[in-house]
Amino acid sequence: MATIYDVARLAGVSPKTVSRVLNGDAPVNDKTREAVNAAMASLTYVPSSAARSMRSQKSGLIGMITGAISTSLQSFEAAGLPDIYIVQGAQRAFAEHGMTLLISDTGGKPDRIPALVQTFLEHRVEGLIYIAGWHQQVELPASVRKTKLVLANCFDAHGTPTVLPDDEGGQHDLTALLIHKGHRRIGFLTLPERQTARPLRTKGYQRALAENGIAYDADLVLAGALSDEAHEFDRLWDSLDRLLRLPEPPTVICCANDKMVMRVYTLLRQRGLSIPDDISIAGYDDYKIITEHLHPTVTSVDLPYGVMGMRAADKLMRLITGTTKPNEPSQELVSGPVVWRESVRARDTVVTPFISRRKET
Amino acid sequence: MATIYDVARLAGVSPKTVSRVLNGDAPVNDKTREAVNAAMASLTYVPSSAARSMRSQKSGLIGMITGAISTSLQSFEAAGLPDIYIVQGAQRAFAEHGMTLLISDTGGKPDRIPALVQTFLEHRVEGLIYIAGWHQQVELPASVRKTKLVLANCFDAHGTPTVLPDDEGGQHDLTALLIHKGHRRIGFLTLPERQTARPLRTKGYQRALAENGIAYDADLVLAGALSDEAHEFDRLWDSLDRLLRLPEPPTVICCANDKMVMRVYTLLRQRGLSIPDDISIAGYDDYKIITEHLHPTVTSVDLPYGVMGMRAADKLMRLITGTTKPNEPSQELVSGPVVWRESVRARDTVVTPFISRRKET
DNA sequence: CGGTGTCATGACATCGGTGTCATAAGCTGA
DNA sequence: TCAGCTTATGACACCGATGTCATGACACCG
Repeated sequence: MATIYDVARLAGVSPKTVSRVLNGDAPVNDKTREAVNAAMASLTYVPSSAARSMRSQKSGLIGMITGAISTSLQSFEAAGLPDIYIVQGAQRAFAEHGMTLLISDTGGKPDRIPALVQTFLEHRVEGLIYIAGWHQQVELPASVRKTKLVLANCFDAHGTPTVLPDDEGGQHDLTALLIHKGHRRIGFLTLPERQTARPLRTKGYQRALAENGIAYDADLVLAGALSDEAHEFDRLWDSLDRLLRLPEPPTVICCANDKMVMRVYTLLRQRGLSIPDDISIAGYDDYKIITEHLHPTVTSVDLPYGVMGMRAADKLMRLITGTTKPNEPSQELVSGPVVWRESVRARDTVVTPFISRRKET
Repeated sequence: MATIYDVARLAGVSPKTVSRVLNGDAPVNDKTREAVNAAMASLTYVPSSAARSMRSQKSGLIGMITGAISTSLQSFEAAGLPDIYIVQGAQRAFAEHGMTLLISDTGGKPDRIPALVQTFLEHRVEGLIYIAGWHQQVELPASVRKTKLVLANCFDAHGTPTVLPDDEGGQHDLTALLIHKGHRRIGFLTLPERQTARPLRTKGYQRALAENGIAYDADLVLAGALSDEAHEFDRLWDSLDRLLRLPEPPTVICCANDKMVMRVYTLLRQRGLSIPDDISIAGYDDYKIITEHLHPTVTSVDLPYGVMGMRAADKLMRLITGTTKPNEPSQELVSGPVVWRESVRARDTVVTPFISRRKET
């Protein structure tokens, strides 16, 4: 591979002059420049970023680690795909800053992380971004503190800068919209127990109810998915059954994710119920392959993973360039819109006797 | 950041001795080694791969480019996700070889590729892998020929080493299995016109028929998906309708992908047909979020993207290490099993009059 | 006891760029 | 006309590792 010396010799100038042509950081005579460019072209010269970054102490590299950190309790489909969109978003943002991405996947084995971090440090990455497959708390090895770090879709106990999905806000907005469309009895099938998002979503649900003067009814909130991946939806039938047998059954059921919606559609259909005529259904994540192609199409909360990646990337770039705003919060929330589709029917706002009775109690 | 000189000074040895401790390439006295290790620990020394690779002329880096090259004619859902699995498979394989991955996404803009390649060349990648979102022909800029190249999920006009899905074999195996289970009239809803996989799949379908002495009936093969992303399934209803109105309608319909299966389920249900009792359905890709969660679960052909990635990575490593087998084909096919689920019913092998008549002609 | 081999270590050059400083030529204005 | 400035270029050192070669201290052998 040709070096700057080869180019210099061929062009009859010094290596430094070639360097100047390359970087345009000092005036070079037009004739000389042409000669140098010609020499570079004829040698198909490609500068070595190793040499360059050694001298400049800047690698132009960003490290990115993806994959589960804590014990995987979600299937790849549910947990692994979102982070892809985050990766893509981050990738694009970094590309705009002229940074190149080093990427590694833990393959679900958190014990690999120190080695990955070590490799990144050897490459003198200017920053590191850790992307989790789902909203969770993580604990990274101490060695990451040798570089700048931003988390995405997760957080740690040290207040590391992070970008998180606004689970509370999303569920709140969805619930509020359902109420606005005339629903008063809103069933809620939750995420697995240990998921960070679960209490947040519930909080958003409750806040929307409270803001609209609707009492929280614990009977309407039941387990949708279980932690045990192999038996994720084993409880779904029972929960649905209990919701539907309530004295005042819900007019709409919020599912904690779109995959659950697929199952719920099937179960309701088996009970002879029609969506949305007999009962409305809403999902979460706006996993388009489901929400757009299932029939009826699914109302869902868009969880903008791509945006999360971009925001995390920008945050990291601000850390690197030292342009972090003084009052910048270490934790940023990203929320997406509720996407209204066929699975939810607006109800006429006539309040049924049942519901008014509830309200009076 | 501490250097090998700092470590040497602190340990009271020469830099070269530190280097020997690091690489274990020459005997070092135990006491000295301890002193060096202690010094490295107290300085949290991390070797610089820039310096190392400059000296050794080996970067330990592999470049990876993902994203559409030709005009995108598929939605992100259909086209963009598979390559993720390929990326993951490749990542794991490279990790085993101790290579670090540089990754870039074209973001659907093929004109970015030369710049990405340039960046990779500057980093002196030891090889480059290009991953396409769907089986297609590509044309990469000439500059990639400055490094070793392997394609995945695509091929070019120059016989570049590549790993491809065995579309013909997959559709053949599925069709053969359907025949084995008693089906004789097999409908086939195809991929969009311009897709490389389309004629291959059709060939596999035809070969399976021929092997089993069943005449090919062009009436059974109709357009499933259209090239125009926004109107992808606009023809689906019509095609289904034509299949079902045939004098001898199919007993099973093969859909070109699992997304199409979702739509077909809905359309058949609207016609009052029950799957698999009235008609059987099979998909392709084994996109598990669909095939495992749709009801009934979907028989599909597993397209092992992860394996493709691993194979492509291994192929590239063989090119790099020069251990390519003499008779190694430049093009490798990867196939996956047919995954049998509820959407296809085995038919009793009693041959209906219609079918025997067909066979006799 | 001296020659030979092994062990342990260090001096020095080198990889391919770029920062610093020096130098020479050409131009301007007092 | 010459100081003072800009333009254009080169010499040289340096970034942080490692390959090559040299050297000194022992141990072993005849």
